[in-house]
Amino acid sequence: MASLSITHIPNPQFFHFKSEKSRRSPHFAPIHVSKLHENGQSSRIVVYKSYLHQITSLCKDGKIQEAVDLLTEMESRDLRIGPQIYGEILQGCVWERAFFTGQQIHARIIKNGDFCTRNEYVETKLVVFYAKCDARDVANSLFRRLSVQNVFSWAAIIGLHCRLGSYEESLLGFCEMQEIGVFPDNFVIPNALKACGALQLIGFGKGVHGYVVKVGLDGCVFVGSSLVDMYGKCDEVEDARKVFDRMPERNTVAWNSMIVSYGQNGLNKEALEMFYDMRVEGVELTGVTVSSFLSASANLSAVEEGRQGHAIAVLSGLELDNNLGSSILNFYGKVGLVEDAELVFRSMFEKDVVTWNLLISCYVQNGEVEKALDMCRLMRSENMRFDSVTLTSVLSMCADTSNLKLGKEGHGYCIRHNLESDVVVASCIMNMYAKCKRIGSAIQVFSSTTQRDLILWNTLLAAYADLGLSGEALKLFYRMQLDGVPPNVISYNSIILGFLRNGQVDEAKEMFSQMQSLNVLPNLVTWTTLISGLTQNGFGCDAILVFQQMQEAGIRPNTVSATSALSACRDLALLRYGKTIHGYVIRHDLCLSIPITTSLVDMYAKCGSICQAKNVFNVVVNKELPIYNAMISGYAIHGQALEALSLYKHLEDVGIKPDSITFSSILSACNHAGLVSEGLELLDDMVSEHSVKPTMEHYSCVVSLLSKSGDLEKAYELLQTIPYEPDAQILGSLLAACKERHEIELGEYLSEHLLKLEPDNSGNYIALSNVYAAAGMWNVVTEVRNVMKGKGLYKNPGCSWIHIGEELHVFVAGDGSHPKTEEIYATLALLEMEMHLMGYSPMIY
DNA sequence: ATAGGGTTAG
Repeated sequence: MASLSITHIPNPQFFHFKSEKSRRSPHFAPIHVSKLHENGQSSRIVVYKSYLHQITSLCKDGKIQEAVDLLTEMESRDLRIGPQIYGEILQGCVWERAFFTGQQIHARIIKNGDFCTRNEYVETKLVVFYAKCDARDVANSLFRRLSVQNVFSWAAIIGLHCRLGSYEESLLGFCEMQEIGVFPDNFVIPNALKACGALQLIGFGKGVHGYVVKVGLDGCVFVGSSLVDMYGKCDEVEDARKVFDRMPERNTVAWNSMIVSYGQNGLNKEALEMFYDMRVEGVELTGVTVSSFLSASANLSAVEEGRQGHAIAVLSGLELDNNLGSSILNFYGKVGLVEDAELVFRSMFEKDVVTWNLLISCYVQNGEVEKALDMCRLMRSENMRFDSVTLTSVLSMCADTSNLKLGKEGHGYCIRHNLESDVVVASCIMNMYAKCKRIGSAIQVFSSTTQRDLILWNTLLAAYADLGLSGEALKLFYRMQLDGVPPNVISYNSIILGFLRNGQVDEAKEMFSQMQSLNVLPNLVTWTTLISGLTQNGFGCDAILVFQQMQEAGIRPNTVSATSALSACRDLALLRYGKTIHGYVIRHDLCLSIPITTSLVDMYAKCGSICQAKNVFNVVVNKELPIYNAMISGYAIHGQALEALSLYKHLEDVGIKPDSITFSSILSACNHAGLVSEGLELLDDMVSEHSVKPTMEHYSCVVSLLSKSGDLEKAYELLQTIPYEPDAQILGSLLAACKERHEIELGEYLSEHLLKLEPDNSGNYIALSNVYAAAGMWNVVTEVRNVMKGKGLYKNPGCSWIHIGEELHVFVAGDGSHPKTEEIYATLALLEMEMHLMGYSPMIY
């Protein structure tokens, strides 16, 4: 006769793992049957056995009601019903999760009572039944009143706690059973390990592992798989792998656990390799396998692999259930294949919140704002409720698009549905307000949170940093540490960014070295923040040095860092080094990136190599406005006004609207080429055709153009119509013309105006030097620069490089001739020497 | 015993 084991796995393969005790379970000895036999009631035995047989097979087929009917029949025939019958039916109820029927059986047991209620087998079965039906209270109270708490009932109770997420309780039970002398078997161990994994109790887990080896359970696949899973959940993938490699036999679950461990620890590549090994070894794939494979593919943006995963799922005839379907959907969403994602979504027959959220976040991530909103509406119309994940998607969409109105609605929904207590949601709300320039509301939300994790602090930190509120950021940075939350790289990155946005270069550098001394390793973003911040503050030399240090530290430049480095080269006219970066960019296939090609064009143009700029420009296929702007400004600088104008006209042909920057370049080109009527026409176009509001700079160009053409009257007329207070530059250009034309009266009037402007403004000095430069009075220009230096307005070398470039520019253009690259280089070389004398380190040049 | 969705920094 086969074992009537309570836990229903009568697989002979594992029998040797069962303890002696369980093999002597009371249900194993049908005492009453032999008693009947002794009484000579053999016919009753036959009848009883036939009932038992029928009931057993009915229960196995899941026909509980028919089994219960037979039980009723037995009662009516006055047959004495033994524990075995009740046990079988209860087991059937467990398989079918027939809670109501099971309760009725329980009632009959109590009624028939006497020798069954105090029977260990039946009692245990009842505990198992209630436990499997997740009826915690009943299961617990029955368990506590058991005459004997055996390994089966302990397994049931521990499993129940695990299923309901009470992992601490389950481990307490695991300890308690050992204290009272019941030894955990291969059915209890997996649950204990699961609890260890969930609670990340690696020490406890290792203890259980030790016990497993000691009692020789380490050959069991169930135990082995659970160990793999536990180590994986505790972030000890290497140990997980060791256990996996030493398993005497591995089934699909063991392989799946290993793949999942890799995935959960970010080792997505290893997860993919594991999947391929699995196929080579011919291990059966399940939905779990493919699901984990797809998740790893999604994380790696591995389009081909993920597609294969989808194909394998279909070809293997795996049921496209909610989990597997969602994994496929997630994959297509992550890699941006929106249509495929839609297709999968439509083909799924069972959908839950997760499924809907996946499609919504797919739309959000791919910028399909309207579709995302439509989905939300559809979700509501199908009576689905938004959960915290839906809201995070919607709120991050609001942040991306600065949609404050929708964001507020989302916030309202969170309040009404008690979702704002979720830290993730709270972070999203704060981020949304910050991106919509409502820092006050973000702070309010932050203050109202009770539970604060690292990301929540970092969100507010990032908001302060973005605004350059370095003081506030620093205060928060200390506050979080007082609160016992140690900052991570991202926190440091925000602090550094805050300083750089506020022009505090030294403080940023200091923080950069501080983080390293505290063993917080700078990452790609840290380096990039620093490089681009240094460039933007005019510290191009430092930026390039940091760019090189980054590579020495073994970090490969990406689009953003390369773009910033190119900007630094542009500012410093470092053509050679710019070319080096160009080479790097080509070797690493970064050349297809729009920002990079734009920066390359910009760099070449501003470094005097207009031909190279043109070469890069011509190769780019999908051109957008910034690259046109870079090219137009390049032509402008090189005095090729007609080329600039024709490119400007070309914009109209390709249907791209010019912006304020376009007009700055083109107007300055006209200005330098003396194209008066074109300049005036452009100023008119700007307002009437493209509704771009002219800035001071734009007016300045036209005023200068008119001044230089000698039409001082018209220039002065235009000056009076400008809706801004005239600045030093515009006054300067008129002044220059006055000087040239000997219009002393107007010149003196304008000079007075100029003197009234803030005296210590470096811009004024530059303008002043431009006035003299335009008049060709270079000795006076140098004098002005010396005054600036004396006042400390000449803080960094990058600044002076740009200024000298501007001076030259005006000088050359004022001459009416095209700027000569050699001249620029000659001046720069002089300047470099000057810098060297001032103590700045020489550059790669 | 194993599987699916979300938040912060350039």
